[in-house]
Amino acid sequence: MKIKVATAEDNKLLADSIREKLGLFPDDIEFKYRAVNGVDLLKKLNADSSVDTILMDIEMPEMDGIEATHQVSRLFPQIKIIMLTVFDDEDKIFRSIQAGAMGYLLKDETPDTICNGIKEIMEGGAPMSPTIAAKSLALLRNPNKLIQEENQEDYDLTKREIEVLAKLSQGLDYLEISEVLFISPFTVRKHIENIYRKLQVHNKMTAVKKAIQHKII
Amino acid sequence: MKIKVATAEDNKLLADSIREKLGLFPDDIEFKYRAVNGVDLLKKLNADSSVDTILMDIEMPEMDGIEATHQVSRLFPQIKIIMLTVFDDEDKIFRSIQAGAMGYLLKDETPDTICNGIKEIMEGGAPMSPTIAAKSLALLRNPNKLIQEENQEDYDLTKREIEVLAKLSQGLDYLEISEVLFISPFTVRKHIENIYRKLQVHNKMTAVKKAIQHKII
DNA sequence: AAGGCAATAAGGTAAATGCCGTATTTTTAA
DNA sequence: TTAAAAATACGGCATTTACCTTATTGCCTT
Repeated sequence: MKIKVATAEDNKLLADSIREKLGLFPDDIEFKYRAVNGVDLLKKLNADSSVDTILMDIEMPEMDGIEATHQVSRLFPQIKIIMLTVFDDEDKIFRSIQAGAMGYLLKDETPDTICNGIKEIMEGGAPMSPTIAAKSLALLRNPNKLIQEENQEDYDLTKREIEVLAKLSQGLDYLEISEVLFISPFTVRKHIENIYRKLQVHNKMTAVKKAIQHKII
Repeated sequence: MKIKVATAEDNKLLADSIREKLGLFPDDIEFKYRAVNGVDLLKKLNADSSVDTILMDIEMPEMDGIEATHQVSRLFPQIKIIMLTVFDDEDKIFRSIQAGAMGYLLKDETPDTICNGIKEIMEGGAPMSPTIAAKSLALLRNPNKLIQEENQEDYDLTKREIEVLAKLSQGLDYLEISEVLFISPFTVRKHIENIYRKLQVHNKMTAVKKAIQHKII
């Protein structure tokens, strides 16, 4: 039994490219149709819902891929959705998963990988590009920051400073942080000084507390 | 450059089997050593930490794989850990990820899959068996149940100790707390010592963090 | 009445921290 | 390709912290 696949992709060139890739596996995959946005997809599904899996772009006019995923998994829960996009930021990943996507592949994946992903999803798996998988786990590691996104009062902390802050919150002292981050303890002290200045605090406790309150860490 | 791999696995037969599988890829993988439990692993790592990735069993005597993962990622954060186990329940998956595991493979995976997983993890990916990936996403879909209702473990803090802890969390130092509570700074120190002992921590940061996590304050 | 515990108070000391500098290299952005 | 920002490294110094010890008082509970 061939797997029935549809795509939602506004860019014609990309849509053709995807279809071409799928065409390399005529024994496994049957291409059903291509929608140009979420609204179009829902229309087509209403006319013909005999689709096993959908390759879903994210940025599309009318209705984007995340909202479309939401609707499809509500109206056609048996259909598995794989996000197929260029975006790899944690926010889009998380919202896609929340919307009901069961897989998340980046657009530059090989035809082979995409075909395997389609097979995998039909067997109850969750195909993800490596970086996506890593970021999913990162999200799982900090479930807190998933709960709200009401943060970012922007204290202009640098990435490194946030790293240091995170280690601080784990109770590591300067020396331990320096060992973990492979930098000199003097540098750690300097980072912490800068953190204090930016957060307008004067000790570790309040720095970490403020960072937690503002969801910086 | 070959990837240096160690294993933590109490069962000798399984450990030999893993080693055998790794042996199929002599060009890619260098097997360093096998630990029989978490304690043994930490000992071996202290003697020789030149390991890129660890294949970690979960159920082991002395110290299990999750606790070992926790320790290793704290002490040797550059080492990537792949859980290699028969367990596929959400709880173990989640706790492993939380502990710092970057990959999660089931023991019946083919040698090829395991080798690819090792390569993938070294490239910043997150190798997961399909069912594990699916369950990870399921966890992401309901972050609520992750949030932990595992508090109230009753650390037997006295009322006064909790008061002190609250002031600590506001960033006050010993002297300031003593002024607020109308007691001697020596007494504050003593309270804090007792708090550390009861919470099993050794500095303000972790004491407050633990207190917050366990809803003591 | 006696033992147990919380709360209080005090002192010593080594280590860690917070705050003030300066200065070089690396990365990023314009 | 420059200029700015970030990250790195180092030193001095006063203060704070963490850990050790001892000791007194008062309040419960048996």
